[in-house]
Amino acid sequence: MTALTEGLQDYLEAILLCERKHRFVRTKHLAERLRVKSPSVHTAVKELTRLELVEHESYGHIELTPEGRKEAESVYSKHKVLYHFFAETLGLPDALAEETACGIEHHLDDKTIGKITRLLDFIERKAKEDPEFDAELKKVLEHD
Amino acid sequence: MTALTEGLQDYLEAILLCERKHRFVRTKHLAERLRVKSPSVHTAVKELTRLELVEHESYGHIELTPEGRKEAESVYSKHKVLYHFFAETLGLPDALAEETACGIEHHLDDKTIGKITRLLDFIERKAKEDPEFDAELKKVLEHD
DNA sequence: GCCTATAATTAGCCCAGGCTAACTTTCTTA
DNA sequence: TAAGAAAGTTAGCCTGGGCTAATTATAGGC
Repeated sequence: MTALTEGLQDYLEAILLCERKHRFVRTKHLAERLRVKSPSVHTAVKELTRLELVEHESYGHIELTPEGRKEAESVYSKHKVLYHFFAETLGLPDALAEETACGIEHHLDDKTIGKITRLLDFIERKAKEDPEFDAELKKVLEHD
Repeated sequence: MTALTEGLQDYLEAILLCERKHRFVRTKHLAERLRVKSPSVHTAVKELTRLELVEHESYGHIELTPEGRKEAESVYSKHKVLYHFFAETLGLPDALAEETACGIEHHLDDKTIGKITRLLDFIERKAKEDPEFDAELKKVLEHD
């Protein structure tokens, strides 16, 4: 359990995702994704560098260290489970599912995420096996 | 949608709960419940007073205004649903369920909470109606 | 190869929300 | 009823994490 603030976890996650999109991660990309200004990114990246979770040379690109990547992946894996829950299971609009997953991902530990994952798998299996279950579930969740 | 910070929402919720326990809410009670020091409570209560969500005369007790109560009850009702989910449905230890509910309650809007409520009701109904469903669900969630 | 646009950095500010230390008010009880 | 304990308040500080404005690097187009 690293003592990373929520904010720094968000930066790590954003770096991971930018990596997949842009190959070289830059301040600008993180600023856009996180909707902050570049000096805020700079401050955060400096702190992550101090913590040896990223490497960053001045005016250069930003890279995750192995530990930083591990941390980023842990956050992102939680995000994916939660997004799935809100978007697929509950049927929230995409943007709301994203936003909600972002807001809460830092507050759930690994075991809790594991349990949620298994619960969702179970529900999905049941829905696939049993059309009546599926229909009832949809009914229950259909209205706002 | 009031622009209350998470922190101020926590104070309102704490006032609501202290009310039920102590009759007169005091700075000291809020400080204990929220695990902060009394000057922090004082600052927050002053701000809530300015927002007309509580009434507080110097050295006196703290009361919710009608709007403050509405807000507090909204937060607390989310808390209850989430606590139920984590403690009852997932079977997390009490303290963890509490802490997790507290951490995320500010990030879920009313509709989402409504959907979660209906999902949990559905699962519980199924478990009651169908012993095999119940057994499978327990099995799925039994290990950490 | 220089000049400008874009990106990154630095300096310095603000706000929320903690804290301690010191002081004031209120309550209790001898 | 006066004194000490307990509670509340005030002053002033710190940290995280935003921001703007100003400066410095870099990279492309002429």
